[in-house]
Parts: sequence; C-alpha cells; structure tokens
Amino acid sequence: MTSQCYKYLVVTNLVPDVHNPACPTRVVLDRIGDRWTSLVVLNLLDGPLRFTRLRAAIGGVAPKVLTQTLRAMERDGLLHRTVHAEVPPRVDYELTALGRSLSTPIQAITDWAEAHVTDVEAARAEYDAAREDR
Amino acid sequence: MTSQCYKYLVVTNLVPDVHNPACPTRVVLDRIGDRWTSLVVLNLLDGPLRFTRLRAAIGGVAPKVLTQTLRAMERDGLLHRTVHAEVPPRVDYELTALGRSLSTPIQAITDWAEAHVTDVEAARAEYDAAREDR
DNA sequence: CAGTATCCCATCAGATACTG
DNA sequence: CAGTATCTGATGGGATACTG
Repeated sequence: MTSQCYKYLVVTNLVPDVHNPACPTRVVLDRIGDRWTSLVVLNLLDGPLRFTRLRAAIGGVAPKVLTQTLRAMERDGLLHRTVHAEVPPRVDYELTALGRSLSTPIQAITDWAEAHVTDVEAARAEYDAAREDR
Repeated sequence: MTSQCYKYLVVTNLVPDVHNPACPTRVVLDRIGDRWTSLVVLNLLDGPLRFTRLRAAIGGVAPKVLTQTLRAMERDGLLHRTVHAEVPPRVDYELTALGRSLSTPIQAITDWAEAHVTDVEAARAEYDAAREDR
C-alpha cells in the first residue's frame, strides 16, 4: 500500500519505510506527474496570468480541471491567487519562489525527453513489431 | 484534449501544438509519474534483480502491477528482461543505458522534494487552517 | 470573467486466487 | 519462481451547461 520512500532509498539504501505516509518524492511526483501542473508552471514563468489567459495559453484544459489544478498548487504554496475587487472579476495567478523553483526538475524531465524520445519510440516500435510476428 | 507540447513551449514559446499526439515530455511524465517506475529505476541502479527480489526491494507492489510496470518499461527500452531456461524459472531485470540515464531527472525530482517538502507541508497546513476558520 | 455543478468514463492500482 | 486471471474500487480527467 505505502511505497518505499525515495529519500532513504537514495541516501542509504535502507529497507522500505512502509509506514511513511508522506514520502517527499512521492508528494512531488503526484503533483508534477498530473496532467496540467507542469504546464501551469512553465506558462507562468514569464509572469502572472489571469484565469482565461492561462487557460488559453495551456490549451485543451477544461475549466473545472484547471481550477482543481490551480487550487492544489495554491495549497502547496506553488502559486498565489489574487482576486481583484472589480467587475467583471479579475483573478491573477502568479508563481511563488517555490513554484518557480519547481521549473528546475521539470526542465530536467523536458531535457531528458527531448534527448531520448526517439530512442523510446524506436524501442516501442521494435517491441510491437516483435509481438506482431506471432 | 491534446495538450500543449512542452518542447515548443520551452524553446520558442509558441502556441499549443494541439494535434501533436506524442509530446516527448508528456510521454516521459506519463511514465515516471506512475506509481512504480521510478522506484524500479532506483532499485535496479546497482545491478540486475529477479522478479521476487525486485518486488521485495520495492515493497508493497502487487505482482500484477509490477509486471505491468516492467512490461511497459521493457517496451520503452528502459530495461532488459532475460529469461533463463531453468527450473524453477529465473528472470532477470536489468536497466539499459537508457534506463540508467533516467535516474538523472528522477534525481532532480528527489533533490527538489528533499529540499522543499517542508515548505510544501507548511503551505498546506496554513491553507487548511485558513479554511477551517469558517 | 472566473469559475461551479453535474454527469460520465477510462485508467490505475490493489486484493486475492490460481498456474506453467 | 514468475507470473496470470479476475474482480473491484478510487480517482483523474473530460464534456457540457450554468451562475455570481
């Protein structure tokens, strides 16, 4: 149920800490592994955006889902949500320093992906071809 | 439906490539964002393991799920699966060079998590406390 | 404009039992 | 030993319509 905690694995090669409910790396993977969080981070790096602009910048995200994503990120301290007392309403989303710092691991993933996606796709094609021969 | 591709976002700030079905970063996030792949990578860094040993090393993963994970990783060229013609059967799982290289972005995530998990948890506590006051 | 409210589905993941 | 088969539930994500 609970998984090994990466911290102890990487640092000391210890046995699984089965009763650790909040493995740091698991927390982060659950967040940036979702569909939209990393795109939100990248799109807000240049400065704050309001809801509709952000949604258009990302593309293809339903308003409900974007709201969920932004609320979760706000809760985690990754961004600030600022409601301006205007009509029509204006809400700005801006990364915190913590949120901006998340671009480092995201960039590491993007870099790896760019460098190796052709290898992955070749491997998939080969694997699938081998299975088709039967 | 299809999301913006990270490549064009990061490199050129272009508009969403809505019809790109295989955004490299999306492919990678879908893989390492799952529950077990990154733990498999970390546990195989020191050398090959057979199924049951790997399962014990990771801890808490059902055999069906581990098999799914390993098959997907094999298909992506991240590891080799070697069946020895013995009784009882012996199957070794060993990372490829590609699989080992994946430890770089995984490590970037782990590092970020270790460095900032207290910030995230503090933000969560604050957020939840603020909501409870009503 | 910035969301909510509903409904819905696919997928992931786990539990459990069984097998070549 | 190294899986497969089956069932099940949780959750993430999406479509659509509506509202303060």
